[in-house]
Amino acid sequence: MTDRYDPQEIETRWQRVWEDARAFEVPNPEPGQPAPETHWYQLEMLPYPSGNGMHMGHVLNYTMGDVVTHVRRRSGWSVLRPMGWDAFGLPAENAAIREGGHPREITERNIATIRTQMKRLGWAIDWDREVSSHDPDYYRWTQWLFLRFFEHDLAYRKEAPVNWCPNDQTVIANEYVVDGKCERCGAEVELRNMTQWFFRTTAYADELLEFELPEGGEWPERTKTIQRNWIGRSEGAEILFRVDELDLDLPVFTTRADTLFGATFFVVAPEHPFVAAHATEEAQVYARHAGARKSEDRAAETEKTGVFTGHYATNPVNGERLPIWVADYVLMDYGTGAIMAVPAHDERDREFAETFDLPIVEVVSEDGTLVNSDGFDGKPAAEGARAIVSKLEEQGRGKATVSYRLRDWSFSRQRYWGCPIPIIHCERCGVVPVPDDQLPVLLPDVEDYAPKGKPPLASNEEWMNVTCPSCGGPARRDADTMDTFVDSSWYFIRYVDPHNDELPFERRVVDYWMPVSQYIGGIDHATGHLLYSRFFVKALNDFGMLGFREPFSRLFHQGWVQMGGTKMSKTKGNVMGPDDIVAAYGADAMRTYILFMGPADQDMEWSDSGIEGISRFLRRLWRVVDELAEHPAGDPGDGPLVRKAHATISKVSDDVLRRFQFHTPISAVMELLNDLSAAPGDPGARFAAETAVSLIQPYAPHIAEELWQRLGHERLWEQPWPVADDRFLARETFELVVQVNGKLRDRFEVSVDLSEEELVARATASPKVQTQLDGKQIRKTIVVPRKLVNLVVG
RNA sequence: GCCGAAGUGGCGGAACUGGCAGACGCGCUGGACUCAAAAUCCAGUGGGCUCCGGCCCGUGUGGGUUCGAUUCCCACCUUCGGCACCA
Repeated sequence: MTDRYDPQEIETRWQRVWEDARAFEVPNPEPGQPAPETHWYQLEMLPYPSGNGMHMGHVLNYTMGDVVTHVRRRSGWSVLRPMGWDAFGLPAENAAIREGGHPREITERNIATIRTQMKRLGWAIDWDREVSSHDPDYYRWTQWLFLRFFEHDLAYRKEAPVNWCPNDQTVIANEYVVDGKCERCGAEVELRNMTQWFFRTTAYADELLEFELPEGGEWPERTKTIQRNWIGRSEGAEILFRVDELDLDLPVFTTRADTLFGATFFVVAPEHPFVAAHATEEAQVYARHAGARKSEDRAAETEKTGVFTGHYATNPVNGERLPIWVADYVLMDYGTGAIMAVPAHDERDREFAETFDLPIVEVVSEDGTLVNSDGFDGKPAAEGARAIVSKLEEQGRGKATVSYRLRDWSFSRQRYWGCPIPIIHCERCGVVPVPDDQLPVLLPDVEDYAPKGKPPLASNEEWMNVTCPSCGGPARRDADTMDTFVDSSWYFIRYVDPHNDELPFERRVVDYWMPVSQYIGGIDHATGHLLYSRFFVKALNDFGMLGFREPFSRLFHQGWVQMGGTKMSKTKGNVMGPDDIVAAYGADAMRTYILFMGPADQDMEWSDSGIEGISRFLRRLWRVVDELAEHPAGDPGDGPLVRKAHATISKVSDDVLRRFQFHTPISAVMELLNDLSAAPGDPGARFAAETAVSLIQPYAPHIAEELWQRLGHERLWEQPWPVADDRFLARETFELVVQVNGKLRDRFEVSVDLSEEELVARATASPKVQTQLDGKQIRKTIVVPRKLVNLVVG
């Protein structure tokens, strides 16, 4: 009689064993220690400590990382696998406003809850490296890094139109405005002119387009495309149009310099400074009205609108005076906010010209060559564009240039629960950085977290008033805090050297572990976190602080786990969370099922009956192995069970390590178990059982460890990963597939030693094939060695 | 509108390099065990036809390449994602 499988008991027991053994901690290299080739930095996006605890998406994400960690570790790699908390941010602050308490208390309570949940799932995490962005030991270095960006002019302050979320009462970055709405709360975003802090991400626009991945690195093509679209590089020219009567130049950006002779009017955006300075009253009224409208509405507008400004710009190629209009189809935040309008060759300009009855002059003919372009007629368009630009360049009226869609990252926030900006504003000295030795600038307490037209920190007078580090005079602190994406743009570097109190990290240690070998996280961060982190690493590389230019060598995006959108939640009342599943089926079933559900990069629908199936599989594994454990080990031989076991080793290893596919290995182990339970008396049964236990360990480490012990062994978590033996993979026979005209007609076992002629002879001799041949002539035979024979008859 | 990804049983999905479509699991059907149920075990399970030997059809639709196509090419349909008055 065997023991019953009790997941709760064995799981908590083995979790204690691993914790006591510090099983998953990994040391940093000593100075001078040569770097072994087999080290691996396994990283999944760090969680935000929400009050709802972990959701299924976290479970999927971290279990995937866990499987890779176990397989790599047991394959002899030194694996760094840390965890931490993206602890600053609005939800905790809003909860504090709503329910009282300090955001810190709320956050730390949530962290404690989630840490417990994580430990209950038995993930192989080096908890000694845990970091949290709200910890002064962490944000001290966020501030320190900010100061380096500031010194290199990559962080700067300017007044600019920024996205203001009226609900969250703060500025948000372009990257987190979705369809004109705040990504977090869904409120309509307003444009406001404000003085804000920016990171000069645009300085790295071209480098961010290049994915300078190390050997073996790989990013999904999809993600690279999303980032490239976001950066939106387009090559063209900047051309100066003269406004003679005002003695000023208006620059335009165009990708179609070849159509310059077709420009018949000129348009500036409503927000363009030219309007307020020089336009007629009527034009100004229009501009104020149009500029106030949401960009979405502006885009949805079918009819073109605009007003003549009363001035003319001179086309530098032919001296023509073009009327300057103001119209809201021209956008201030792309190019120069002004365009030359070529209605013959631009759909929008044509609509505008038709609406306001402006001339249309064709300058590129059907065959793609220039016409009506004095001195350039007959040239192909691309060549014509180059020629026109170089002529203008000689005259100092134009130059080839590049325009980007990417904007600098505005990262100052008018809220409380974030990293304080280590800057002091002095009336005499201006913007003065807090000296490094005065870091961290601690986040002070305030009476009220709710923003009331000014950032909460500004209300703490005691904190705000300081002496200027430069002149010693009275000065004020910067009351904004940093976007939490600043915290998460470098957390993965801090993990490698988390206890360093001299520097954010030591280059030697960072260069040993990094870049991250495998990063796993949602694709929703494609243009945000993933872009910011690349910007940070490129800049830090230019500062000489680390020796690589990309943070993440390999990237993988997990799919979304949908929790019964329809029937389940209605009939059952509430949806099961990870805790419920662990309580009902155990962590091993939870972990195995979340990966068994389907390809990890696709969205999947949670199914309660699905986890029943996995639970059944684990119970069956338990029963079969536990019964076998009582029988002594003997010579396994080389029978079908042993060969199947080796084939399974090969399949599981290849799927996890090469294909990064996590659901098919479970199927493979199920097949092995099916074969095993069909032949319990087979001499290879014990070997098959040990193999199944060893291979399932990355997925279901607790039951595997327990069964491994019952099989008479120890410490499975550090046992070498099994290696398939070619001798057992090699076959003496194979199943020959016989086709007639490409259709399957017969199959039977034959020796691998047969020649092609012999294979054809066997195939032709088959009675089933004979029926099909029916006296017809064989016109052609195709033989695929070790696979099939196809007889073509006619 | 432009760019990209994906469409396979009742369901999740497998088939990796052009070579047996539907592995594995869920669900369902029948049976065993049981007073009964749960659990477990056994058998079956793409559709149609069948003289029970088999035969035909079948991977979104239509074409093509090939001895052979879920896989490659072209067109279309649908779904999802990114960008979008970006000059």
